[in-house]
Amino acid sequence: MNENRKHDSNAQDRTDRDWDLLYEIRQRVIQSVAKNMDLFGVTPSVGRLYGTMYFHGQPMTLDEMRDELGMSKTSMSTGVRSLQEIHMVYQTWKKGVRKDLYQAEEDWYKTFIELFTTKWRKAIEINSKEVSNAKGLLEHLWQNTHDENLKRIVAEDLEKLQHASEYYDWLSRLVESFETGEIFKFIPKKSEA
Amino acid sequence: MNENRKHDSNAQDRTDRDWDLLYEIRQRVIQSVAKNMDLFGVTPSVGRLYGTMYFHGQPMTLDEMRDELGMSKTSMSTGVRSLQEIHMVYQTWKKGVRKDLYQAEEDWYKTFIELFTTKWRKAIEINSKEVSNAKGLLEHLWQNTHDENLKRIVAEDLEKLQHASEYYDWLSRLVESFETGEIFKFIPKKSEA
DNA sequence: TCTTTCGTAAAATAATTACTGTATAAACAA
DNA sequence: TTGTTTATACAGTAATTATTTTACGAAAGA
Repeated sequence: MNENRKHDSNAQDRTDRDWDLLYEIRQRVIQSVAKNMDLFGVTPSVGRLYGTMYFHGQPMTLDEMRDELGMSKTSMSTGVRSLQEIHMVYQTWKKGVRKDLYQAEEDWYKTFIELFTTKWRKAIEINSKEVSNAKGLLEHLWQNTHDENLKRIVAEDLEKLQHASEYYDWLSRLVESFETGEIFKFIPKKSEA
Repeated sequence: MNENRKHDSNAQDRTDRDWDLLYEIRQRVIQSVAKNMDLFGVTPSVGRLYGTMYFHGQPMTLDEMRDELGMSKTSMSTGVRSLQEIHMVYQTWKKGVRKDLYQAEEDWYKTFIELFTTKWRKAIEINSKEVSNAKGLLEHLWQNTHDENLKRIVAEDLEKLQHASEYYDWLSRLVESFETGEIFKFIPKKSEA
């Protein structure tokens, strides 16, 4: 082995170690982010999938994901689909590429708001409906029953439901401020430091 | 059977039906609320437990809960404990009562804020730490590597992490506005209708 | 046309989480 | 003290959810 090749080889080794280090650092961030993604109702594996795509930066195929994560292609398929459903990943096209290409949404404000609003909107809608329905029924019951004890309890319940309605109204306005972006007037993206 | 008793009996039947109706109405609301409580990371059974306690209105014992929900006492014990941990239920005492008494937190604004802030605070803390740690390591790598390709990639990653930091900062200020109650200046509890 | 490649459906397995029954320690009562 | 009652730890079971393997239809290429 001559001096030149020895030198080259050492340089290459160093560079290899540098690349390894990069992936190691990424991995730690991905793991951390993925672990906390259950707040979005996303499972850690799917979270890791998102993180991998996020750092990959460019469109990825299902096969690449499988190689990167060492999981089955089917898992990648379902994982990507669930990420698409919550708009954290979108499909892209590239001329001449046959495989499906997917890319991670990079705007985290957007994903946060998207997730928060859709999840809570649904809950608010369902619950408010149920609450106002119950209110109607209880009012009717209150007017028609002859049992004074029951009447008192029903009145209490009605008060509880009234509180619930007001709470859902507040929550709805909160969600709206996210949907419209009004929230950024109150909490601006850049902190004035 | 004389006329009087017949009359009484009919009145009693009507009253019984009224009470049944009350419980039925409650049940529907409880079910709806419980189902949507997974947004708080609460399982439907535990959600039903909360709902039951909420409508019960006064302190409940584990045995009463078991009777009400038809589940094991152990489940009630662990369920109540988990609700206590997220401050949706608190323990009370009553002179002369030996059993533990628990009561549902009635202020839903409070529980929403409590849940939202503790969950996100933790995630923000963990992730920001990891991100700023990664930033340091990547900066060092950027300065020390000789591979120009790698250097470019590292710079890209650093930019991503910078975005992440800013996002977490925003989220942190959002959470803070909930913690301090400032949010109510922006979204008041009562809507001006 | 036939063959290959791709994505995903469906069934099977693995892993996780929820729930129950039994056992036990602590608190109380007699 | 001894005997009850209460809450919960622990171990086992049931139910749910995540993941993989196999299989197949659709699209693309030869």
